[in-house]
Amino acid sequence: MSPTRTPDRRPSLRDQHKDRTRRALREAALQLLAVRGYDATTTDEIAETAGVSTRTFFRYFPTKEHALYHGESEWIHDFVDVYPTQPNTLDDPEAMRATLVGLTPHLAKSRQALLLYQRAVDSSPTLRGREQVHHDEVSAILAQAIASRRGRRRADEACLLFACVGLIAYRRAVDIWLAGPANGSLGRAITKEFKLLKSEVVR
Amino acid sequence: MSPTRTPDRRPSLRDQHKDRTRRALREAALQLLAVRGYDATTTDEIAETAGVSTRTFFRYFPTKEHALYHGESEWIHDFVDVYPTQPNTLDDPEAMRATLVGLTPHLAKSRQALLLYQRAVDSSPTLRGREQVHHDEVSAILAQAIASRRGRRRADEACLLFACVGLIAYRRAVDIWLAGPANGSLGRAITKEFKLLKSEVVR
DNA sequence: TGTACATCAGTGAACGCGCGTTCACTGATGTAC
DNA sequence: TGTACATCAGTGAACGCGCGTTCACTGATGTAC
Repeated sequence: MSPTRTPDRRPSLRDQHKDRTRRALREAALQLLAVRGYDATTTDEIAETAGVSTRTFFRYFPTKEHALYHGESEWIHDFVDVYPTQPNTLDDPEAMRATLVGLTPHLAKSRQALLLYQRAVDSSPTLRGREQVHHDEVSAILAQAIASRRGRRRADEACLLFACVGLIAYRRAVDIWLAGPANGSLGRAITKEFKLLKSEVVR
Repeated sequence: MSPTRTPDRRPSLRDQHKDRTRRALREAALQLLAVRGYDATTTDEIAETAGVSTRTFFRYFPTKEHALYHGESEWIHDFVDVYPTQPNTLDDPEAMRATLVGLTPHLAKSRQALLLYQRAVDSSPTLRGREQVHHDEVSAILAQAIASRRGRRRADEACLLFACVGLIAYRRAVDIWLAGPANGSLGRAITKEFKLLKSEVVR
């Protein structure tokens, strides 16, 4: 086998170079879009900041938006893996809270990148729209996981609503955490939101 | 006073014509954007369908999006007016449900237009993003109304969360109603979602 | 190890497209007297 | 009522802008022998 195609050997010079270029473009995009705003930043500027030509930008990403998206789907997979393993003694909101809190160490490491990503998204309705579409997809997957834990094969409206509401609470917690000091605890923010959720809806 | 500027007299020929043009553009936009999708429809096509030149389109609406927005803010004003008048015997979720159900006759009349609007929005991330921005503004206003009814001057995180969750339940109800038969009851859909909300979060 | 050839990352220039603007104009409606 | 002038809705043509594509090419890296 050639060294180029063997994954466990050190990657070829070409591949190293490609990785470097891709990372440079991603970092330039994240930085510029967060600071100047999505609509106020052109693909030319991103390419220039990354030290390549505009044409090269589109060799790596099909659209301007794609330079921002990176490994967001791990989170949901982790959730689906962990959620069913929560003990039966927990009710659904409690199981959800516990699962989400369990996943925080993973996120806490990339707080800075998340903050930039968030700023970029907030600067543009288009990106918020994409985020919303993504949000709906995630809701559907969560609802499926919730249904499974309840021993049902398919998610009904109850599961969907609960998934939606839980996700809202979670995202609020993330927003609050990101808005706070750098050493704040995401886990505590999540727990607080879920407590509020219970006290608000019951009353 | 000239007849042109007196509001209680019949509007001038010019103003009538303007109204007709504006309406024609709005209807063409709603129809085309809903059926073909936002990104697949050009402003040229909208103008052509309305029987005017492209240039004229932009005399009436600053952007393509604006041709879709029309009188969406009445709803929230009505809510803010009605919510504080709900009897004290109702808890917050119950008061919200009652207020929302009370506002349904207003909405039910424009079911067809809402359906088209919804389809247009669903076809485009950009529009979904705008919708999301609008959603956040509405949440803040609702939270303020909720805070007032609780006798607090400013909305705290609890009010904000509750406003958010209530709005989600409401929008789900509207979606379900729009997806159902033309003679379905929006009020019943809302009541059902609020019941689900309680049973899901409490368990 | 050396040479000849193949692959592929990167590039420059030109282009298509749709949104939205600018400019100079026409013709219908409204106003002053 | 009639006339002269003012206003304003609508238009055509040309343009700027940024995203994303197409084409023809260069030069570095990788491969075969």
